[in-house]
Amino acid sequence: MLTLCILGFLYEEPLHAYDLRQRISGLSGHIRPVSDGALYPALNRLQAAGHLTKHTEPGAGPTPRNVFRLTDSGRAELLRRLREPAEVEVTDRNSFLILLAFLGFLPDPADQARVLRRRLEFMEQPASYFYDRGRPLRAADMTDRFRRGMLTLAAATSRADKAWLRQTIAELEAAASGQDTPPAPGDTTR
Amino acid sequence: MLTLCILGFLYEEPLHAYDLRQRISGLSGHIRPVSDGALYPALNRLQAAGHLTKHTEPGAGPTPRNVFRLTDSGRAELLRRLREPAEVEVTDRNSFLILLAFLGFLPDPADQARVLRRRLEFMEQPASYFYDRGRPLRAADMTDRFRRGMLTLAAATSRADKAWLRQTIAELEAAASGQDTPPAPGDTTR
DNA sequence: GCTAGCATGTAAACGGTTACATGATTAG
DNA sequence: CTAATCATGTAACCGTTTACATGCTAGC
Repeated sequence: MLTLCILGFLYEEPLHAYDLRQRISGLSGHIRPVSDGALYPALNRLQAAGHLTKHTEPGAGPTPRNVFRLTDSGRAELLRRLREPAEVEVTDRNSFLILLAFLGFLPDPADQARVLRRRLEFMEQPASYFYDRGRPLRAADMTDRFRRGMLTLAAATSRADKAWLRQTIAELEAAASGQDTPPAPGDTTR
Repeated sequence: MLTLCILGFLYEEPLHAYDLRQRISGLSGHIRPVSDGALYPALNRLQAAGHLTKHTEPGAGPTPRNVFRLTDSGRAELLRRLREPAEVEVTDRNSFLILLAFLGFLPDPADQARVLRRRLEFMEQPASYFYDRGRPLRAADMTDRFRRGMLTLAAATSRADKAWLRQTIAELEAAASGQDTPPAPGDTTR
């Protein structure tokens, strides 16, 4: 997740760690300061994997800035991660929203639609949060004010998200069929 | 978070690990199977801390079941965690929703309201996800379809959550003032 | 004189995931 | 016979948090 953010922001432009941290903080719904203990090791890992290069530049402040730049391998890695998201990025809303921030980088609308469809499929599985002897409890049945709130809020979010997903998928498909992009072979909406 | 779930579900009734796992899976928006590698160590940690006891019972299946039961210390620990939630539980929506599932166990509505107020305060800080030279970008300004969607969805959720929080806080306060519960000393809505 | 912002990093501890290991029963 | 369900656990790995460590500049 951190890795995806790093790759995503560096895809737009080279940045130094401090800058990167601020963007990531902003993205994570702000105020989640992305601890240095996570960021710097992550940058080193990515560098070791050959996904980015570090250039030390004399910075504005007293400390020299390390500007990180994606390599070809790094760009490919980002696109791969966007095309084939990990399970969490389909399952967890926060992770999915972060994925969304960079999904526009994928050149092919069919790939974008495929990702949205995966999320939609996951969300369409009926999920209920509490059970009474095997039976799912609906929001209206809950006596507890907070559990009722929890279910109501979760349901509202789910509805809004699904509506957006359906509409956007439709738009992407319309754009694909109306344009030059031919339907990929074997694209039988699995 | 796992710990909170364990304490929360055991507060209602003694359960064995397998049972507990199913309830927790259901709560986490289902399909997140709560790996055994997390659950069993967590149970051992809680037992070592004196928050719960383990009784081995010959179970329905071939393996004997370990039934876990909260101790007084465990009940106190749960209530303490509910009364004074960790930063994540105020900051992260999923964590907060899980907290909500158990907030009804707190006996004092004033404590419940305090928790909701903390979340509301956090949410009222303006959070924007992207910046252009220091200026926050609004959803309408975004050219990227997915980033626009991301901001729109996040904003809708935020609005609904805040509305629920405000209303529930008001209800809790109304109940408190209309009833015997005296306003706690020093309750000057800091 | 102090705090906030700029700027970089390391080390220990903690908790979670993944994979491994076992084994009986029941339904398809 | 095979998969799913019940039922328990361990070990290695990995990434995150928290705390530590340093130091300059600008504004209050």
